[in-house]
Amino acid sequence: MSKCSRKKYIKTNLRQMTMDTIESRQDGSVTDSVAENESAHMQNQTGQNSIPTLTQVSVAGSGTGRGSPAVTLVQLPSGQTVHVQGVIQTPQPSVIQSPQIQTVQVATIAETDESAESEGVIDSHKRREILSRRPSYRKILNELSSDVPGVPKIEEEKSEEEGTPPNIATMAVPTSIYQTSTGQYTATGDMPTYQIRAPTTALPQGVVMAASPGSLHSPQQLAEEATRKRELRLMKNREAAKECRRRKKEYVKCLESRVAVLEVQNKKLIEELETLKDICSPKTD
DNA sequence: TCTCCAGAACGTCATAAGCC
DNA sequence: GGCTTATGACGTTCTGGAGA
Repeated sequence: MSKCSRKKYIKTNLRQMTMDTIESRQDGSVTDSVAENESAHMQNQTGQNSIPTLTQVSVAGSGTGRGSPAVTLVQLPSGQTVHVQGVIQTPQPSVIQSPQIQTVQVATIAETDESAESEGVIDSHKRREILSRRPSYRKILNELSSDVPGVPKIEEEKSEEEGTPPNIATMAVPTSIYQTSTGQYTATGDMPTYQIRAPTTALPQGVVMAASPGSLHSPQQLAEEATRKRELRLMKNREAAKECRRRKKEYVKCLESRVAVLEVQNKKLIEELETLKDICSPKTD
């Protein structure tokens, strides 16, 4: 198998697997295995130690705001009250946050009557249609950044009159944790902004703006005009492809940083759980 | 030094999406 | 509806590392 065909093979399989997963989850036939595993895992962990039921749990009002951990008052069986600062935050938007996919309604299994069935058919058709749409990295990242502080916005291309030097755009970098080339995660609290080259709007030498159609006389001129148009189109697409790849890379970096943050958060939650277990388990000595 | 290989980067085409 | 832009797919080229 050649290099290119191997790549194609991998890509195709990956895509197929992704679509299969999405579809199987949408028709309700397959349960959310990740959630199941997680809950089973939690049940295993909590079940083994058989934590006694807490008599009372109240949540302090000040901590319920978005993104700020709540302070939980845990009343122990002995009557003692313990303040526990939770690391559980309000639900954050999914890392992979395609706005189109978000609107997908999961069909319920209980739909049995005819109208519901036809609706289901329409729904599945709509779902397929929605899924076939392409995400925009700029949109996704911008939406993500509007919900999550620290996630950079992909800036719209600015015109030269807007202060920045021509062909240079200032770009903020994800300020959270992110993976270095050595595989390590580093906390990048105040990463410097870096500058990237924005697509040049100047035409390359030899590309002349098209003349008005009325001024064209001979077939030769028409052919030249067509060639010029094609070259212009190719040049624009070349730049667009570069920009698109840059955005995609940035998007992937952003996802990686989100993963790192969530891993840390997960670790904290596990530690918190262990702490609560220790507090709540009956003392043996 | 040469060769091989994997991955990154690129250019082009097709087409979905968005705008007017 | 036509035009422009964004992006997936594909093939090609470039680049850096590893082994002979």
